[in-house]
Amino acid sequence: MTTLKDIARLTGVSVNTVSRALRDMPDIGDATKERIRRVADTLDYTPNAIARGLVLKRTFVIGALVTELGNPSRSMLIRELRRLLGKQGYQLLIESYDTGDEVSERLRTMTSRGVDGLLIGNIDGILAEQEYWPDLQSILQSGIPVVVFFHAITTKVDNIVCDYADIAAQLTRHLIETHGLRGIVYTGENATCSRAMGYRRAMEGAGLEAQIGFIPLPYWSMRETRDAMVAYLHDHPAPEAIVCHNDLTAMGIMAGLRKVGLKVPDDIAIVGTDNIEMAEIVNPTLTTAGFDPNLMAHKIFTLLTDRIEHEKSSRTAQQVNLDFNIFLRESCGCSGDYSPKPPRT
Amino acid sequence: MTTLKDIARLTGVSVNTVSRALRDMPDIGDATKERIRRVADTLDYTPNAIARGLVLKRTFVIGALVTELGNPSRSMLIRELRRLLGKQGYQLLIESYDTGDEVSERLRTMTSRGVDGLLIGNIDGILAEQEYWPDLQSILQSGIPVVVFFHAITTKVDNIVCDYADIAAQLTRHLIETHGLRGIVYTGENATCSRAMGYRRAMEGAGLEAQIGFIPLPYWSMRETRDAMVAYLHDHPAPEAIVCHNDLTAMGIMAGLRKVGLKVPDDIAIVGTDNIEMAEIVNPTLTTAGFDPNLMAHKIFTLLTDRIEHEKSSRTAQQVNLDFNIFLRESCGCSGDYSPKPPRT
DNA sequence: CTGAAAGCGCTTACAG
DNA sequence: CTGAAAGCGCTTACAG
Repeated sequence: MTTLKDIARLTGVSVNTVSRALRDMPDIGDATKERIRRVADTLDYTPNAIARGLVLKRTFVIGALVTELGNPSRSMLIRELRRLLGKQGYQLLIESYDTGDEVSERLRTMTSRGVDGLLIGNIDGILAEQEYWPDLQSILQSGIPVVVFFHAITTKVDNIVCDYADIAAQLTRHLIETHGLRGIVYTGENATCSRAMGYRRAMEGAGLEAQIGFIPLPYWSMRETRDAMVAYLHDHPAPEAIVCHNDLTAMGIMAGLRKVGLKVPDDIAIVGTDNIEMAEIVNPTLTTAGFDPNLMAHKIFTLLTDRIEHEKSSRTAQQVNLDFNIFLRESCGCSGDYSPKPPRT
Repeated sequence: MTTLKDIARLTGVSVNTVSRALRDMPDIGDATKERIRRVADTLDYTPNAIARGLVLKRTFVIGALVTELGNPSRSMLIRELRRLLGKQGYQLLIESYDTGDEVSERLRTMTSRGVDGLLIGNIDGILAEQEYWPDLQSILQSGIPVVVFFHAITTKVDNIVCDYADIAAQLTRHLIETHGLRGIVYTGENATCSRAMGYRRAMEGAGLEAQIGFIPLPYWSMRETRDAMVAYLHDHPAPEAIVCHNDLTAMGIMAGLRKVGLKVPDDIAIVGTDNIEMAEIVNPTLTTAGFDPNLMAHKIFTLLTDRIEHEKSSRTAQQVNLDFNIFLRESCGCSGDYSPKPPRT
């Protein structure tokens, strides 16, 4: 690896001059610049980002802590975020965590690497507040810009919110009001998550009894979800409809129903959440709701870069709301027509 | 952010001593160590990884350049890789690229960050040889360990190979021999990729005519694939079977067929490649072939860490072959029984 | 327009 | 057992 020193020696000037020349500062003579650049090119010089980071206290690396990288709704978001950040010269240091991983250590190593900003994804609320609150607090104190998407536990941090309770409530009401269903249950490991709350609200609002978490959980793969569904139906009657925690869950459930010969939506209606691309592709197509991942990425990006570039000090946190759309498809009993595209910015 | 200097001042010893004490070196007195540790704890000290990286020339960051992070076969691999590397104290710096992105610059910034190793994924052969060959060469020259998965273009780099041609050939032969099909076509943008070659070999071996790339491409989303299929069938007859480039393509194709009222497998047989989890979940379940992503991740991990820890200098590249399994499911006309699990190590 | 010096936060010989 | 010095590769005042 060639360094500024090498170039300085070969070109007969000081390291200082080489550094300024290569960064095209105005106080270096054009002839000198040209000479230095030529040598740098032939030596295939690339500035050492580590050394630069040490003095600049700026690494152009953004750390991201996300859940379930295997879920398309996550990976599509990450992909777009990487694209946006990349255009601004940032790279993405990704830490994904699943339940049981020690979040604390992850956050520490990221900050010790001098990331310019931190993205914390807590979409499914897997991160319990107690678990990461002290870490988050010390990160904020050290002045590193942080954006949390969903479930922000402090008003001191920029965050993006999406009304998941309303999503679940609207989908549930759709099943009740449009399709006349009553025996509607909810799957999800976490009875206190906002989706479960929204479902409950809709059920109780219609004078119906809510039933949350009717299948033994947690299951993290569609295969396990499918098998759990099959096992459940072995000695239980099928409900009229299932509001599923997310689209992947819904697809596992549908696979299970198919194994035991139940038809969706004729025998049982299914709705998911997220609107992953696959929802439009599966048979039957899946009724679901979600935000546009690209819009989401854009909002996260803007929030973070704003904070990095301007208002690093002012700690008045912003909260940005993210709209969602409902996509009515076949699995609830609606038509399978092409659905509206999600909104763009 | 507290530094060694802060601790040194507060504890009345030199920076040197603090550094050695916190790393628990044997030549520091136990009492001093204890005193230093206590102060470090109260100040919530975390070593600055940038500074350490500069002197150690070791960052414990692994760079990964991968295609199509949105494809589950990729994200599952990355997820497992991150897990394995994380256990050894490494973090993953991810760059995903899609067609048209400048790979060169990506590789440069990664190496300039002093990554301890580099993972280059070229599963679909998107990276044209000419495009990244010079970069790869200079990376190898600088001594950074590199592992390429698939399509290694030099014998000087460790790589993992999987016989994609054989996968396609076996699937095609299955359609011919077991299901008696003859009008079998192949979808894929790249007529020279190994999968297309394997398909061609099987077709010609059976005295049949190969037809590669029968739908206008490239399309990168299932939605686009579906729509392309629908458009194609508007003024073309349907083939008897389609060997699809990968599972996502296959699912898009199946969605298109369903839109025009064709039944899989009764009217047309479909096979994919990758064995993503969804293949077992969709309706009908998808016949496909693929390797175990966890095994793959493990092999990549071993190859890379071996190179980093022991034989950094010896440049005798290793090539590791990855076995695959065929998963016969409904979409080719086989039964929909539970498929065998992929192999584990 | 160019150079010498100091420093970012750490580690590693080398003295004592 | 502990400290002073040098250095990793860069940038930033400060002289000249």
